[in-house]
Amino acid sequence: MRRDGAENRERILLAAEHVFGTGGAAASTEEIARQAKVGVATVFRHFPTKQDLIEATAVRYLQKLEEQLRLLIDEADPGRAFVSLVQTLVSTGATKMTLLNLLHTDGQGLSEPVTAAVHTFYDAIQQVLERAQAAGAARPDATVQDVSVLVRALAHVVPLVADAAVDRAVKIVLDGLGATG
Amino acid sequence: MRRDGAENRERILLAAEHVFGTGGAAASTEEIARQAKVGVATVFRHFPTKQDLIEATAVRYLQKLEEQLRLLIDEADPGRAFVSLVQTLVSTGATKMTLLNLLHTDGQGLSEPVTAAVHTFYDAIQQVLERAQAAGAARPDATVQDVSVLVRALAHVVPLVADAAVDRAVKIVLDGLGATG
Amino acid sequence: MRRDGAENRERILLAAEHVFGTGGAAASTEEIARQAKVGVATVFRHFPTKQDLIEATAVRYLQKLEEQLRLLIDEADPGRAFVSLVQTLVSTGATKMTLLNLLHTDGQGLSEPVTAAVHTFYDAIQQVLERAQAAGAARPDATVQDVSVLVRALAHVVPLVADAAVDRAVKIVLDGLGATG
Amino acid sequence: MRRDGAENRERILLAAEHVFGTGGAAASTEEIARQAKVGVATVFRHFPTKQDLIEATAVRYLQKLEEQLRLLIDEADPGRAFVSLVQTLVSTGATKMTLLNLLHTDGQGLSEPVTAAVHTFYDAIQQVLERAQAAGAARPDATVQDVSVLVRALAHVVPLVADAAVDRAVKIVLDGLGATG
DNA sequence: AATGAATGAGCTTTCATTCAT
DNA sequence: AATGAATGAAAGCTCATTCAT
Repeated sequence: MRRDGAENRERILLAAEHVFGTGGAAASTEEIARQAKVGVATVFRHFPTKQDLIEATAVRYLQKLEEQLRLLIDEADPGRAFVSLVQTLVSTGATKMTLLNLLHTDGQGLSEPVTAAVHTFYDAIQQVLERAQAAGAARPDATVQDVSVLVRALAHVVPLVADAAVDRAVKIVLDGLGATG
Repeated sequence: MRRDGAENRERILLAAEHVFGTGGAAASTEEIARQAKVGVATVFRHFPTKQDLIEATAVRYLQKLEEQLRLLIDEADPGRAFVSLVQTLVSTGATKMTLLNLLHTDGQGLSEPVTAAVHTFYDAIQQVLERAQAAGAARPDATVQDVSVLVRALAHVVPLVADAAVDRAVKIVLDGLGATG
Repeated sequence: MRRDGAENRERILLAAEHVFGTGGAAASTEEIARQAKVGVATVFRHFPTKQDLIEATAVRYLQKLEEQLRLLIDEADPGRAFVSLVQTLVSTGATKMTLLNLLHTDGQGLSEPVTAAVHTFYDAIQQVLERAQAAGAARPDATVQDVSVLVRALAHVVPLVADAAVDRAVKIVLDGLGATG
Repeated sequence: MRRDGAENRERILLAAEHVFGTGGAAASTEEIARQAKVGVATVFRHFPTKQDLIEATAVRYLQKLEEQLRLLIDEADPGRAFVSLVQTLVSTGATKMTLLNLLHTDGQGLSEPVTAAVHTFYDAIQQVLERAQAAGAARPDATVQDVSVLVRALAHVVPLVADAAVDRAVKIVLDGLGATG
């Protein structure tokens, strides 16, 4: 029965990622259960609270993003890598960034696993950033936090305005970051 | 009983601005009524739909912002004015910018008064921006939309991170915008 | 100021008759006030309770019906008069009969003026009926109550089925009543 | 947990039949839930809309009536069967016929199951009627619709007047229908 | 005497969460 | 371990009725 449990957990997280992305905060647990083809109670067995589900989904999402980032670390052109990082984070973060918002709904109280995931995530960013800075392809005084804040800001705005407008905004921010990729 | 009505309407809008800012979309009409020291029904008498209340609050908020912006148009240093504009919009927009999101919840369907308010608001931005561009204190190809998008993006992030981090992000964006104030 | 009062009372009753007829029980006092071009409070000054308004409207309606009935008493052909009575009551009672239902909402508790109006109303029916019976144009053992019950029954059904179907039903009932008009 | 669900559904429908019968359109879902000893939400799980509940109750009621009617089809005396049909429909239809009215509240839009139930119901009436007509125990030109309309009319009036008065009215209608049972 | 605003109770409906099977 | 049913709390909204002007 261990396999069933794991499979269900997986399906739930997948459904949650999709539903939270699409519907935002309005998403109901029952809708997630339906998409995961599971009973509601099963969702609550795996994630006792909705907040728990949100956090788990967020963690999973951060981990997937981080994987993509790791690929950039080995790219030949450090400047290009940095530009890609920002663009990737903004575009993929788009719909899913709602998740991070939900986390802040209660004010704070992020659980340890989440902070850990955020930490690891930031670490990946740092490596790309530092390589770019070493190559003169990014403003020397830029910090990981700067990148993170700017990316989150831009991501928030993606669902609200036209793609072209987002692209222009990203370009301006990249200029501000001294990115030459 | 005209006075009572006006006073209540005022108190409701004030409460709404506060509650929508703080709690975001999750804000309940009942909470607003409570803070305005009014029965729920009174809120619904003044604003038949929750959407109506949201729109009215947003309009009021935009108008207040616009007033502040008009002051900047007459400032001596155009570059300084532009920098102030961005800083003001981000900081004041901070908690309240949730309102603008709510407006986009439906995708569109904004009522005429709201679009009018947005229009006037954009117009004020344009004047400050153009004056700065003429003085070489802002990137020549920057548009009102660019400014608007960036400001909204930053505003979204204000409640989520420390003030110092926001200041740094704003600075980087201003650099990207070629602002020399 | 006496005239204003009387005029308003009149307009309110008129509006009430229309609204109760059209919308049935779902009718709101505010809607009635609106149609009467009066404030809600004015309605409540004249009729302290909604039930009071309903009763007053019903009384007025009964009186108007009774007037029409009185005309039939003097008609030449007693049989024809009786048939007309039934037809008139069913068709005019149609939309307005909702009122009589509303009266029974509480189960009982009809106020004295209402019972009085009903009494007078029944009296008019009785005269037409007796004249028809004397002329052999109505079943001898039929009572006022029989007519009243049957008419109310048919009136209830008017808004629910096609006119032709009602006509057929009325005819059958008239046959049952031995009406030869 | 299938049994609990079925039991509850049953209790809800029973309560609904009672409450809708008694209180008419004014009946609240909450009252029904209370009488069924169930939470309101449970009612809405079984019947997503109030209209759904009304329709389900009506269907159930029609089915029960129809069953009784089927028994009459096999009765020895066709005339007696027809008389019984009318009497049964009027007396049992009494309080519950409010339901059919509620269905017409929206004008129409009856869902398919309801129209199906009505159809079957009418079919049962037709069989009894035709057998009576063949035996010369019912007016030859009477149609199912005539019977239906008259019965509905009488049923409406049952809760409003004394039983004896209803009996007299039924007798007159039966005479009109040429029923000799 | 008349009004429009205010109100509290109530209605339908949804949701996160818990039980019984 | 998994499920569907049950639930209480709350949300948006309406209505008969009462006040302040």
